[in-house]
Amino acid sequence: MDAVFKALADESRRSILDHLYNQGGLTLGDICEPFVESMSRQAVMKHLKILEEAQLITIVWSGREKHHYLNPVPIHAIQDRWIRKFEKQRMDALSALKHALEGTTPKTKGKKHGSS
Amino acid sequence: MDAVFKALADESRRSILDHLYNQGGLTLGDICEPFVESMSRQAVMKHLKILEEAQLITIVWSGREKHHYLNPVPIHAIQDRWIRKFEKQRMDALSALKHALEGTTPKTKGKKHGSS
DNA sequence: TTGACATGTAACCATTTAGTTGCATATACT
DNA sequence: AGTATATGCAACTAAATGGTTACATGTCAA
Repeated sequence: MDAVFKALADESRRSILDHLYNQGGLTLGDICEPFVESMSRQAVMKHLKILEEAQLITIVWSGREKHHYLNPVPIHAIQDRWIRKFEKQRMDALSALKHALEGTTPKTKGKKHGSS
Repeated sequence: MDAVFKALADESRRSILDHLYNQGGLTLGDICEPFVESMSRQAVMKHLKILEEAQLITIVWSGREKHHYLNPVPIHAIQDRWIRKFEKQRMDALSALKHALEGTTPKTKGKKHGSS
């Protein structure tokens, strides 16, 4: 989980994921193309390694060519196990903040959500 | 957007957000409590500054006390502008990968999604 | 078999990050 | 007024990060 958040923290890596979203099965060389002017092949490799370790991409070898596929599962997991929670209470949180800004209640009292 | 991803990349910061989710309006001191064994107050302050700059939290001053509120809007934005996209094509991507693993098609042909 | 091509590994470097300690300032309480 | 409390700021440090260059390996094709 932490590995996924860390992997997504970098704009270049998010951009790589975008490219693999647009077209699956790209080789390392293919992935490098859009970054030729901005980054070396080795730099891209490092990013791919991080994405792979976070299981955000899957590698399929075919001879000397390494094909990369987006694996949407970890993104789904984050959506499901992390974002959903905040999403669910979105209105709650916003209204609590509103009250605070109005000086009505400095703290949200008696409304602990509990971690179970 | 990048600031939000960067802010969420750190476990301590995600933990702080969790605490603010459970109870809004916590002061700096309150937020420090769970971390008293692991981190100094100044370290927590730095995390809060990063969270604030990413607009993930909102500050409300009351005298000398600084109250913190979760702002779920940026998380919602990420869900909406970033994760949704991958979520939508989840099955597509997975089946493309499956085909690749079976050696059926090395690349996803004629299926570019286009960025518009 | 030889050369070109696709990828890998290693050593190094600059910057950022996450933390520290020490000191300063502002507000509340008695 | 004087003291305790709540927060802020600055300087410093160690480790992680994102990048580089140089060299190595493995596979395809003439």
